[in-house]
Amino acid sequence: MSEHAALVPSGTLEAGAKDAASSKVRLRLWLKLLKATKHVEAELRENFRTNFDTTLPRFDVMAALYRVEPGLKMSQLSSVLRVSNGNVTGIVDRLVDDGILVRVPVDNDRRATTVRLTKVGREQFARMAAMHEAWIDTLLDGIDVAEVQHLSDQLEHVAHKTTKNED
Amino acid sequence: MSEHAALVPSGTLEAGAKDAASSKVRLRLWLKLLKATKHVEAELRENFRTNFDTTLPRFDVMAALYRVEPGLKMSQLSSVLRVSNGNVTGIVDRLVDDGILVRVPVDNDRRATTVRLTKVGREQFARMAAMHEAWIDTLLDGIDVAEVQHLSDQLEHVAHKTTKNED
DNA sequence: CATATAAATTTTATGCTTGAAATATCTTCT
DNA sequence: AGAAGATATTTCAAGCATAAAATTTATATG
Repeated sequence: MSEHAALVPSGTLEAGAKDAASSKVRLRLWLKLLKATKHVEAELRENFRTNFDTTLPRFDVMAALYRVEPGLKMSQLSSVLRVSNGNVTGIVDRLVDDGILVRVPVDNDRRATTVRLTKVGREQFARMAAMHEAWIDTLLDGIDVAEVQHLSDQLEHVAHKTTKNED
Repeated sequence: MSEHAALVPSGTLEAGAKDAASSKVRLRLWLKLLKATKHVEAELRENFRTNFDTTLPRFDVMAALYRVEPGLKMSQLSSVLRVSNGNVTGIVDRLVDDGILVRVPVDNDRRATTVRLTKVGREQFARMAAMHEAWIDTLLDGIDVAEVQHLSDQLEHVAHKTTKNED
């Protein structure tokens, strides 16, 4: 969804946080991060729908396969995209129906299948990728490129934090 | 999904971008932003599931209603959360079944319904909100609070950009 | 008043997503 | 070889999300 907005006035309900104030600040930051991301995603989704009659998940699958010409096994795809196996199955099914992807049996292992872009799929992706890049460029226009590296590092760190164990 | 990863080597497929290099940089930033956000969301989802047997969308609805004691109309809820009407209908249905929410008819307008948290709902939300804040605090630990304001401003700006018209 | 237009909500069809169970195949170990 | 375990994938049930159509009630206009 889009909010997760639990910005509750700090009453007696602390949950062992180190510092109530900074925790509120971080929460607010998270809500903004989320809002910005969802906004961009919504724009992209809409653009993909109206311009190419496709979806972000389909684009993601195609992007992953575009980079690896000979294709990927279903399990690799699911791990690269960080989504469940069953999820990939469904999206790939539909892309195969549409002639964008082919399933190729793997030698010496009849359990596995390789998925690969067709010629049509590659061509379509190239067109979509160019537009995608342009859309992002517009949407992130306000952000100073010089500061991007710094911001990136912070996000990189966030992307590896866990609520269980510190890495 | 999680990637939208169309980081394609800049060949002949430019789409009218101002500067090919900075556009690539922005794209890379977007992918990191997305990755970080998805990661945090995944952690939260898992925590909500195992700790409270609930979901982020349900939490979002409860959060919106917690702030407005007398409740909100379905349309207001859908507009606050920025999700479709039909979507809200489904989530509210289930929360009502679980005794978290009540639907209250609106005087002088039999089309509309107000949705409000029950006592049980309010109590449950308070507990969840405290944990939620603590989880965020852990997950965003690496980010320097002093820089948060700056980052926030950039994101604020992003959240209002459109691919159609500059605002 | 009657009808048209607008507004609030639900319903429908389709697709994405997960976690868990089921299937099928491969590998290992005795 | 045969059983046990691991790996690859699909299937299933439930929920989330959208856009578009349908339904119901309200309001405005002739």
